[in-house]
Amino acid sequence: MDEFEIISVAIVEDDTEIRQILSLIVDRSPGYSCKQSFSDCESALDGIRKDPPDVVLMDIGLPRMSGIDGVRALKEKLPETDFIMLTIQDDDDSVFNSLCAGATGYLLKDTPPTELLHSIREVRKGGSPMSPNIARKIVGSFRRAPESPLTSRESEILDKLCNGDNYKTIATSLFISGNTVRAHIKAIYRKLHVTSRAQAVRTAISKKLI
Amino acid sequence: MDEFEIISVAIVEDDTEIRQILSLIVDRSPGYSCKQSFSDCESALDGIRKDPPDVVLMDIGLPRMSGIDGVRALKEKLPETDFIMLTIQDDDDSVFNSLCAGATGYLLKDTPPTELLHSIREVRKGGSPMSPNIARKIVGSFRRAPESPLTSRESEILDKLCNGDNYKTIATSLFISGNTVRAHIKAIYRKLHVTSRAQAVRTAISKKLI
DNA sequence: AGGACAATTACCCAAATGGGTAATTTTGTT
DNA sequence: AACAAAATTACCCATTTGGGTAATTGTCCT
Repeated sequence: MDEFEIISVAIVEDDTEIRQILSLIVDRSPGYSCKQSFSDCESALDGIRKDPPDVVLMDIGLPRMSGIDGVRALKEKLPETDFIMLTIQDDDDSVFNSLCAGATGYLLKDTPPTELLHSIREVRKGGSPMSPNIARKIVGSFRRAPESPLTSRESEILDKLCNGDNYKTIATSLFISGNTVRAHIKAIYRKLHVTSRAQAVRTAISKKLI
Repeated sequence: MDEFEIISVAIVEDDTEIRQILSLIVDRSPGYSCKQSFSDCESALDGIRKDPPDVVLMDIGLPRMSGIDGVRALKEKLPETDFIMLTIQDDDDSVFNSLCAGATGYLLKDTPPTELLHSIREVRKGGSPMSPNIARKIVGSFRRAPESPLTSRESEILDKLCNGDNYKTIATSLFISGNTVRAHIKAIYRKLHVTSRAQAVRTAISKKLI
């Protein structure tokens, strides 16, 4: 993807006015082309494969199939295409599910046209354009939970639990008895509302306790 | 943090020349101030608390304590300060460990001065400035592994395993016998090189198999 | 000094798990 | 049709796990 190649863009957006405006902005800008736009994922799935675009701008709140499921389905067929979510949704679920579904960028609809065009260029150059607070949200997801319901000893044991250590191994490595380990693990289960190691590991990871 | 407030910046960078150039770039730019710069984390830890800066530009490859450990230590003391890694390291470990340690931005050293200043402003406005390929790396980390050593049935069972389901529950929900579930789980353990549910869950999540 | 919380240890017992082995059926591909 | 891979089922047995209950010791803060 060199610097001056024309980038073909497709748009999936149910609001007719917004769709037309976006289409115009992109198509009228030098270096960009927008020949396809769709009002829902179903027609996009149908029409987009004839002439795969370089980049798809995808809304989330669409009738029937959501933009997130749309990305999942389209990315399957067009792995070379970059998908940028362009939406008003800024909740965690929308953001993380979009990325898991295969979106490479995530912009909010208040993104000014210049930024939007720059983002389309950037995603083709190997970047991942994101609105600032979206980027912050994503980066923040790598932090450990600031407050844990567990005591420090319990956290220590949870950590070993996640490594797959059994009672004896944990007991030996902490120089305490197996019974004590069990007592701590019971406390951990109670606090995390789980009843097995597998659930404890899953919860520990998803709640960023370790 | 309003638009026109002067942002105070501190720099931790062992290369004297780079440190001085960075310091000059920041300090000479309107709206920015750089009154503190350090050649290692130890002196930064010592000197930075007197006058906590808004933003710290942190190198990674430093003598003794690495910039990553430096961020962890400093962020503890100065939770309001934003840390931007400014480094040549672009490997996965450096990136993800930095974010886990508390960095909010991650820039490569080839970032032009204008971009750098813009990034400092952006991090204060609630964003997370990242070099394009770093952003892509981070976003990519949310995708599921494209290829799994497991068969589709095994993946299905691994998924339920991660939910904490036991043999019977899995068997019932898949309309197969508990013995079959066990057979699949044995195959999963063999392929993932684990010997327990806890390890299987951890591996499944870390390798993005689910 | 007292109270709250954390850490430690112990025991009983039912249920679940993990390893080994073996065989049949289904499915997919050449 | 033939072969390979996957899915299915079964049984034996030792080990581990999870739930319940109870008690002692240490530490921190009021």
